[in-house]
Amino acid sequence: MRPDTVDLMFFGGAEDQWADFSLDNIETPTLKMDFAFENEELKVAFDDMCPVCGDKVSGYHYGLLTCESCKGFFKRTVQNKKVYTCIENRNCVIDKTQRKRCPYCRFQKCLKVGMKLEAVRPDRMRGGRNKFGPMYKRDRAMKQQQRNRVMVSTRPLNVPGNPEISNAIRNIQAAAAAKNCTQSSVAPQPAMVIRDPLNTPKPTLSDIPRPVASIPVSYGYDVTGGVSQLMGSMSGPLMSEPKSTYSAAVPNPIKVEPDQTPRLITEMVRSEPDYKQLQAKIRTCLQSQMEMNGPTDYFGMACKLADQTLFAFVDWARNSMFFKDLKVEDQMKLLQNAWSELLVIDQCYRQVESNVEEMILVTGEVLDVAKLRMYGLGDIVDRMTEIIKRMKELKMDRKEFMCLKFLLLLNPDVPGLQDNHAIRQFQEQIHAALLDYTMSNYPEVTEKFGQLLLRLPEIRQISLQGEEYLYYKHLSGEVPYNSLLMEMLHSKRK
DNA sequence: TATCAAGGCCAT
DNA sequence: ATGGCCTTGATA
Repeated sequence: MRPDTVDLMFFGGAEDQWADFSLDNIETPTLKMDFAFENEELKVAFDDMCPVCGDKVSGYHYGLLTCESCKGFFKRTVQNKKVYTCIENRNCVIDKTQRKRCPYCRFQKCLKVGMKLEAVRPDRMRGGRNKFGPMYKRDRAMKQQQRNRVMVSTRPLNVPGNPEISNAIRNIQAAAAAKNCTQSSVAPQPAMVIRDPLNTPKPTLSDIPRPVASIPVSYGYDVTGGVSQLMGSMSGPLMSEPKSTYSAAVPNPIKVEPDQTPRLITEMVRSEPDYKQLQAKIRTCLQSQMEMNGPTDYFGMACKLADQTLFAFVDWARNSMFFKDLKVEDQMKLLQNAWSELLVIDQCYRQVESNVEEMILVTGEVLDVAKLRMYGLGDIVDRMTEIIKRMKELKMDRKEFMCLKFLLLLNPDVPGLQDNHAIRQFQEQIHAALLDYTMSNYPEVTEKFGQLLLRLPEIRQISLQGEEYLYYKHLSGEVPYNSLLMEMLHSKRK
């Protein structure tokens, strides 16, 4: 099969696809528009633009909102089984003025954004409705919700933090209350349900049925009430100690216990989620996502994996010492600041602990480094490898890893924090505990404490590079946009 | 019965 | 070949 022609397979199986079609098979389109979203209003404005060429949308056509011309183009192409060839490099820009120039790239983009071949009728029957009807209806409802949300989130200037994150946090609560990741019709796991089958650029986190009846549907930014109260009342079985234990008022929280581990560190380790359980949870989530969406490319899978890991992080942070006692606004700011750093250190430490050459994913699978290089991530991989090497040399252990993780999360230098004073004090406590721990347990490793702390700026740098990469990928439409990952990515760029 | 996504038509 | 407008007809 020549690579520069339209794959004829697309056409042959049309009838079969029609027959097999069910709502669950709809694949999420991964491309929206080749533009940056500066703010929420702009994003909503994009709803009126054709995801293929940017022209005015005329309605739902073949699975999503497109303009009249792309509708006609898609129909003609599929009906007449047209085969195009690109005379350039199969990466032509498709916009309103240039869409006629390369039908090959235009059709590829149609497919990429998620236009459905199955919606072109083999029998050319006119009128009536197809199975996409209910999906269109749902999509309309979601877009309406979204518009409402934008109204809410853009109205007051003093809205603390990012509304989406707080919704995410709330949803994680809902998920935790539902106990299981596997879908229950009553309280589905959020990350599984928020996927938008159409070209809505944002998840509608607020749409998810919540098991707790009293949660306000509106965005409770009088956080002193609803949300924070809820966050406090949620599960939190990991921490039984009273809050004051960790406050700066306590004279000596770094008391060394018999096993030479400062109490603070013991507490931090205790708040860690059960790894096996987490792994199983993420695997299940990814599996059911795969079943829902069909085959996804490597990069898309990686994004989904990162997304699930982020949900786990939020869950972890919410239940972990000190952090759980912070104001919700501060919690959101800290998470928005540290999410990518946490992903990086997590990935690094996994390899330190397993002590193998390959990079291991949360799911336990081996990461294909060659593929990552193909995706242009070679530099990041190399820098991470350097850090991993250094961590191994330093004999970094899990307790130290937890300290670093907390240090990344509880960063008092994040702008706009209300309680940065307390966070700084806690940070100093971790420093002291870590110094104490490394001195008593690893006297042979020279300068271990300082060396461990030196990894933090390196991790921050890599995470920034990763965010840049992700943003670039997002602009070229290759990142699934309905994700916590995207919410986090955008939260910093406002 | 109104709706609205299919297919069709035809000037460009 | 394109794309704006027209016709159709199952579904809510």
